[in-house]
Amino acid sequence: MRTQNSRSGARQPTVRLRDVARESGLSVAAVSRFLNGTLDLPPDTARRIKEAVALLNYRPNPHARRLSRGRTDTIGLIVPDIANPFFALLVDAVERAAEERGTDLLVCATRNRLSHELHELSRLGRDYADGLLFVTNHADDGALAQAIGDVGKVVLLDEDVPGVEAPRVFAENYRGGVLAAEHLLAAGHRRLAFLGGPRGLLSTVERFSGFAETVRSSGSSAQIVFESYDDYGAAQGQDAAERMLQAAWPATAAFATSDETALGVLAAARKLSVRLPTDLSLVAFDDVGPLHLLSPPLTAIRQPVAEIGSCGVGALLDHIAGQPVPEQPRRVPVELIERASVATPSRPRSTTRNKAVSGVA
Amino acid sequence: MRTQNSRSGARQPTVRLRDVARESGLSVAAVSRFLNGTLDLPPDTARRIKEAVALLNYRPNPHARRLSRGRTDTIGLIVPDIANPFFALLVDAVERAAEERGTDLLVCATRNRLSHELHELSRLGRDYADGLLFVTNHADDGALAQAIGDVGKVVLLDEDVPGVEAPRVFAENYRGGVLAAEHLLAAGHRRLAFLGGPRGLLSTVERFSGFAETVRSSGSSAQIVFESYDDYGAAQGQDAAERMLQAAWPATAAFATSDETALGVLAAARKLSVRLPTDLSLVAFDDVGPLHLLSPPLTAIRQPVAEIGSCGVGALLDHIAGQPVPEQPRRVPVELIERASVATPSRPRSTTRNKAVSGVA
DNA sequence: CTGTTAGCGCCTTCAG
DNA sequence: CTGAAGGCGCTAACAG
Repeated sequence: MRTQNSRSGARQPTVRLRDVARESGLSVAAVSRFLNGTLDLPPDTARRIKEAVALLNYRPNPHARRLSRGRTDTIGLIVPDIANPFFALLVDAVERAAEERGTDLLVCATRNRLSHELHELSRLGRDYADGLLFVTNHADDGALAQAIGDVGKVVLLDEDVPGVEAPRVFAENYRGGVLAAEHLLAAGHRRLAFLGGPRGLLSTVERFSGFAETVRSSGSSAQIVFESYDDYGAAQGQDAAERMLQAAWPATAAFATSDETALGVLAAARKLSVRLPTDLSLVAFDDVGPLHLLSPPLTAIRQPVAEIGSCGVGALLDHIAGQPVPEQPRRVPVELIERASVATPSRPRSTTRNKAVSGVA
Repeated sequence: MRTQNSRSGARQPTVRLRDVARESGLSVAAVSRFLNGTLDLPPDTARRIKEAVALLNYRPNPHARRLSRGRTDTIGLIVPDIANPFFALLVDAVERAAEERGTDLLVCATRNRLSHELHELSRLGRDYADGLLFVTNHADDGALAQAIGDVGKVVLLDEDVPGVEAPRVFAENYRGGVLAAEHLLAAGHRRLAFLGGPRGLLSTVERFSGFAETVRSSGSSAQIVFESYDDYGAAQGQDAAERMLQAAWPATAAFATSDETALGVLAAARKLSVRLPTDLSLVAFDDVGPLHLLSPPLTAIRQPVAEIGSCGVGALLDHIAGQPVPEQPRRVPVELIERASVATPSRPRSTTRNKAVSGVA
């Protein structure tokens, strides 16, 4: 038997529903149902309840409520890394949207590790949340897909997990690739580097497709050198950029498929005394960092992170409400933000060799 | 009476404690207490329980547990803005620390608005969390202090709320000011600008104190021009920097007390064709952005955000555990990261006039 | 070590 | 609109 108050310091006498009922002279059931909107009451009675609530500063105990109702009015958000500006923006957007819709939010970070992802999926999915917003940043061999299937209400954001039947919200990656290629081609570049993220990841595959197909169908003799690596981080971007810049015949322009990657390119260029945009033109992807303050200010494909977040919340809530899962992913539009990192190649080379048009693994 | 399973799709038959008890041939009480560590059992019995748990994939219902125990094993984190890299890093650090200590985390953003802060304080503090990590970014007139006092277990991070008796963890702001001043003075600057954040905020006051006292006690004839504004954002930083740069007698060096502010200075300098570090030296504060990739790479006082977060979690857990509130704030060390935005003033001016040594409001 | 018995605070019937 | 009763799943106290 509990003798003392459950709250820490016993500072507030824990006002319960029955206190409101007593104060307003009504029954517990009436107050409960009124507060939950399942009972209409004459204005006067309603007012009495509201006054009592205000007077006593009553707040329903969320745990009791969740236990009783069997749902939590909470959604979970699982991201690889909160400190990454891209995900920070996403978390922020989701938080706003969730607050707007009156649902609580639980945030977890997984360091992009499968074990963490599996753990959080089963933990949150079980009883903590009514549904999950999930974003991963690595390719899946099926383990993730199964875990997600087991959980139930989850929507995929930003990256796909093949084989999962779930609502999905993605950026127009293909279009981003097209925009980047068109922009670089229009500036006169014929030897282009694609610096992609993890192989097999939807974003990499789609952005490359858009990029490569645009180049091919341009009718020009342009060529692509393809680099891909395990992460979207700056270190890998720098490595790839250095390899590319030190090639016998370096590209005159690069498309870096994340901000971080582009920062890596910048670092590589600085290290190798390659000047932008004179010696190398650069288009980034994401546009979440202070790209406009770099020198040169970086031209980029902007990804509407905030929109991905808010659409995701909407999709999840719909899903929880039992609406059918849309066949196709929801696509949010990207746009080209032109700044100053793209210029006409200084010493245009003719392109006769054909050593590097390659596909995505 | 509930007839169907409480979970959405009735996918899992909801395994409860009593199922584990039955499966392992023990009583509910024994299993419960064993699982909570309040009961030692012979290895063999223990194993039976563990096996049953694994077999049934049992996970205690958190809501039932919280309702029953009267505590949540959850802490809340309230920040002004998740998208800001500084707070994103903080959220990340807190999330890690919380996970390490086995406690859940609830994150809220307030847009730095008092009304939101009050709302979240009372909401989270009430039943959602056992304790709160709170960070604000504006001066308080007493309303915040009272709300925090009402809530109980909260620890203040990064900025103070005067009049609150709570554990606090702050950066060595004063020392940061000292380091910046020493560095600038050593480079030969005699006319220094202090571009601070909101007046009255601990960080502004302390950083200015350290800066100004170092300048004064340097014995040199150095002067300070003080600018302060309502926010730590880039726009305000740019305004302040423009005012300063267009003054009759502009400073040759500036100390911007946040990354954002420093970015604003960069923008202002670009706009007014002031070159760094030739015409203007700059020291930033925070060092959470990609300052090393700007041009010039920015020298900065690095604030150990991650440490603030993890210390905060520790302090909060101690506080919840009933340990006495430390008299003094815990201070985490800052350090000067030297890069390339500070140089000897190009055309050193003699300083005879005395028009701008001012104090903090 | 076990079983029983009360709750935790709320929601939801159901009969009145 | 009321009042009573059952249940959500778990913890804690007590007697054995």
